[in-house]
Amino acid sequence: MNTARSPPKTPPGCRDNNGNSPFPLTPEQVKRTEMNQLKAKALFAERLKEKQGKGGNGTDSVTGKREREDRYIQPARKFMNYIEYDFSKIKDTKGGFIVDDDKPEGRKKWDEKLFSKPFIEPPLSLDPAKNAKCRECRSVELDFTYQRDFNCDVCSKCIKDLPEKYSLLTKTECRTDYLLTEPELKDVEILPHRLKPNPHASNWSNMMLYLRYQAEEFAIRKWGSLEKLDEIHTERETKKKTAKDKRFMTRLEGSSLIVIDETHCF
Amino acid sequence: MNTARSPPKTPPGCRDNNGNSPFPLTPEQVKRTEMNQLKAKALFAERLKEKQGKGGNGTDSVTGKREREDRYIQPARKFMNYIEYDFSKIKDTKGGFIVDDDKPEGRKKWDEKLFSKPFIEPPLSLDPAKNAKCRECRSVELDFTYQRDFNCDVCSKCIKDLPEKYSLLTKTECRTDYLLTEPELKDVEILPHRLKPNPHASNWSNMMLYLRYQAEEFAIRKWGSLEKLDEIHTERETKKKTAKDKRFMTRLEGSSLIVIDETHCF
DNA sequence: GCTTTCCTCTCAAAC
DNA sequence: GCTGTGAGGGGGTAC
Ligand SMILES: [Zn+2]
Ligand SMILES: [Zn+2]
Repeated sequence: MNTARSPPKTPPGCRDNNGNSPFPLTPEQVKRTEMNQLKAKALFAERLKEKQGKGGNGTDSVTGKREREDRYIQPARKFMNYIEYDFSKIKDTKGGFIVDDDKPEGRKKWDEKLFSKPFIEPPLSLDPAKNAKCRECRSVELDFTYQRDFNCDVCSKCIKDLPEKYSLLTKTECRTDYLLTEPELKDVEILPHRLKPNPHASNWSNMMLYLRYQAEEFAIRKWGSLEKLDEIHTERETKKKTAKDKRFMTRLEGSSLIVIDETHCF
Repeated sequence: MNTARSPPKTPPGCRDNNGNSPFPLTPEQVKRTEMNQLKAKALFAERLKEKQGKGGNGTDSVTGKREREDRYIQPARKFMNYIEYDFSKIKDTKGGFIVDDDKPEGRKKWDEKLFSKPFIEPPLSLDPAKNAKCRECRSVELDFTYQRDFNCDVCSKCIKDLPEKYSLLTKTECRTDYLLTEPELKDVEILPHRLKPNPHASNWSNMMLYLRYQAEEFAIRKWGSLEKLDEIHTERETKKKTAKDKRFMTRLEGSSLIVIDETHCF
């Protein structure tokens, strides 16, 4: 329906952005990011040379693929205890301690204990100057969960009205759509995230939700711009498709091979 | 000098070996191993079809590459505290706890404390039937460190005389020579290992040493036989070399690319 | 003949 | 449009 991908608000390739940007890049991240850009640039130049400019509308399909329905916009207050558990766990990992073990019954018990804790509303200060305001409309009625989970001061109305900035993405969406990697998504100092129970089954691994404008802003800094990101994206898609085709063709033309199906081949 | 790789003592593909074999395969390891064999078999069949049998002496080069000098044969008694530290750490990790944090000064302090502990010889029982004997020569004068670190009852003389079985390999050697993977080498129940200070610098990551016959026995069970392992090994080497050549050639023939050197290419 | 981590891709299983 | 882990490879770093 509505295209979730907006034109980039920040100029591409900006290094020193100010205002509400919650993630300054550490030197290691800057280095890795530049390395990624370098490799991507070289790869793209090679592919461009090969194709001689015959794939023109690749970005359209990519942007079309990257459309997101905004079903995660509603503030998930009932999952607040999940989030508290998540943050404490992350803090422990950073300090070098992993206190909770892998036993699922132990984890479930702890979650239930957290669920039983009463929910406390954050106190609203009487001095209006001390209260944070919505970064879009300057309203004072902020979404408390966004403020706590994503360090983002925004009101519920703006979250609904601007899904291209304030909708949430899953971890796999961040990986596939913005080409972010596991360590980048794991580092809560780069991109904070909220945990929700896995929609397939509640006892499966928790779903991780990231704020769209934060992921997009980091992707822009990582890849240069959304256009370059789209180029890399289409490159990988075509590369993946040709590799898959070639794999199947070589498997078929090998007459000495006993092909039971695509995965059982001697 | 001496070829460290001996002809396989155990028949290839054996599933239920007895005696001194310290590692029964868990169901997950059996499954992963069979999957590896399946994939390797399919890959090998494809390559064999491509080549039509013109690479005949590949195994010679591989066995030549896998020659090891036996400079780690001497029992490293002075590093015993490293080993104790290693085993306690592994035990904690298995239980879900990681007690030592990432701070280097903390680790160094602990090592020094362990170094100051007095070395206690294991008591020799007066009843000769109760003492374990060397699995080669039935001697009673076992190498205590091999018994403790590798669960292997062998005497110092046999360690020196049979380097093709009792020499030690580093972790990277196990990976490159026997094609073992990270989780397999990390699992102390599959392959126990001894820690030694990194020969490049003592404050670097500890060197991990594995007992050769144990690594070889597991590799045989994983890949079927040493001959099949060699086939897979040569396959990967040639594949790696052709990929590298192709990469460099395509990079050279792209005239629009600015090639500074092999790694800087726009 | 040092180790770790990272990257990309794939797939299983349900962290 | 779910996540984790593993394989395989490569490079930089100094757990
Ligand atoms: Zn607002
Ligand atoms: Zn002996």
